[in-house]
Amino acid sequence: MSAGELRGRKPRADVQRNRAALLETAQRHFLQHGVGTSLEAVAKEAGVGPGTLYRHFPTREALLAAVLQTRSEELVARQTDIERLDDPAEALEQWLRAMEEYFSAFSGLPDPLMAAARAQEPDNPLTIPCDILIAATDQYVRAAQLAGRVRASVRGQDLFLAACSVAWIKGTGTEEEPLDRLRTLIASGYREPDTQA
Amino acid sequence: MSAGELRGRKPRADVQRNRAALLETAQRHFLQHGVGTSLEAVAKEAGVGPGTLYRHFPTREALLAAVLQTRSEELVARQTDIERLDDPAEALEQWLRAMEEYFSAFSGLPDPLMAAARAQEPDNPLTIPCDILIAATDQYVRAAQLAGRVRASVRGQDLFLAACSVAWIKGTGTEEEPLDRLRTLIASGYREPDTQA
DNA sequence: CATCAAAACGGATGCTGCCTCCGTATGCAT
DNA sequence: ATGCATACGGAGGCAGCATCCGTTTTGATG
Repeated sequence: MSAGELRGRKPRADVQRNRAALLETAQRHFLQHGVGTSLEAVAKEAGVGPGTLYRHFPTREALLAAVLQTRSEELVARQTDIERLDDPAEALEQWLRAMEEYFSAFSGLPDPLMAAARAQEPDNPLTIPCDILIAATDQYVRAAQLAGRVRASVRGQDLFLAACSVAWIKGTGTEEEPLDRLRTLIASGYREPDTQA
Repeated sequence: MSAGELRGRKPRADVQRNRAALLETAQRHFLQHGVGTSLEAVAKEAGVGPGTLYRHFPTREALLAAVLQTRSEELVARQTDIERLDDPAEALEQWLRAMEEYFSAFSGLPDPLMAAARAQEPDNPLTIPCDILIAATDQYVRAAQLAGRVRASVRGQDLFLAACSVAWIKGTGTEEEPLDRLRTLIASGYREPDTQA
């Protein structure tokens, strides 16, 4: 029993190979056909049987969460950029935009996301990222409120919902123009009106 | 050839009977299981074969539109009430609430609704009601704008989208409290800030 | 009332996708 | 080289969609 073997034997090579192939293929299919894409098709194109897919990812949500992992890391990276901003209102705005893009990664993504955000099933692999995002949003909201830039009644959860909604609408194929008016409307809704001199 | 027969013979009795049974059953299933409910199950419970269901309603959307017909009439009824109000801002608010309830009739309804609102497929039976609703919303918006109660940048379509979003979120099972904060946020977004004396 | 043709019925059918189970193949350890 | 744990993968059962066509129902007609 050498150093690295404390937890059983070394992981098999094919496991890692298949997992990688599945993730790569799944991402492509989610992009092209939305989160409802056929998992059988993913398995076939990844060159594995359905059984292998389901052993690696027992549910569609598990596969989705794994594919989303990469994107999550991009979000975290953006966060460090955003936190450097002086203006907390601007930071909040950019954060909301980043979340919206994250939610729009695949068409139909907002639905399982909302399901995970609501439910207290801790076995849903999407629940954790959702909770993290809500908490992060709340941070940005509070900072902007301290600076008097956001209405006191607003919660992080509210803007999480709003970002999710916009992403949902985007996913239904609405054009950019009305979408942008909706974003503006929401911004007017959470911002503290200018108490200008 | 007597008076009423200009357009072929009298409609068969079983046709009307089956149609009514299908609509009644479909409404119940949409209520209980959302718009994605099994059409086979609907047919079986209505006591007809699948073929009959698909002859009456060639697509899920057609069945949905037919079931929604009843609710649409309730909406129209509400409209005459709303139009009696003196305050155009209050009228808009009530109209938005009415639309939201309409959209929340069945879980999952907002999706096909948005699909119909976007597409210019005139064969989608949901397109017409959507266009009517957007136009009606625009009327209320304009009236409120003339009274200086709603920002000039707002369009009827924007609030249609907003109402749809709220209905969508409601359908995902979110509790009333955050939902209500979101409604408030949206209202702050479209209302003209008080230019109070 | 008997007959007829049009109209409608309904279920058998083929298809796709989900998910599981288990005999077989693979690869790591010795 | 051998053995055994581990992973593979496809067959198979199930559910839902949508269609097609032989059979039945229904209203019209004399």
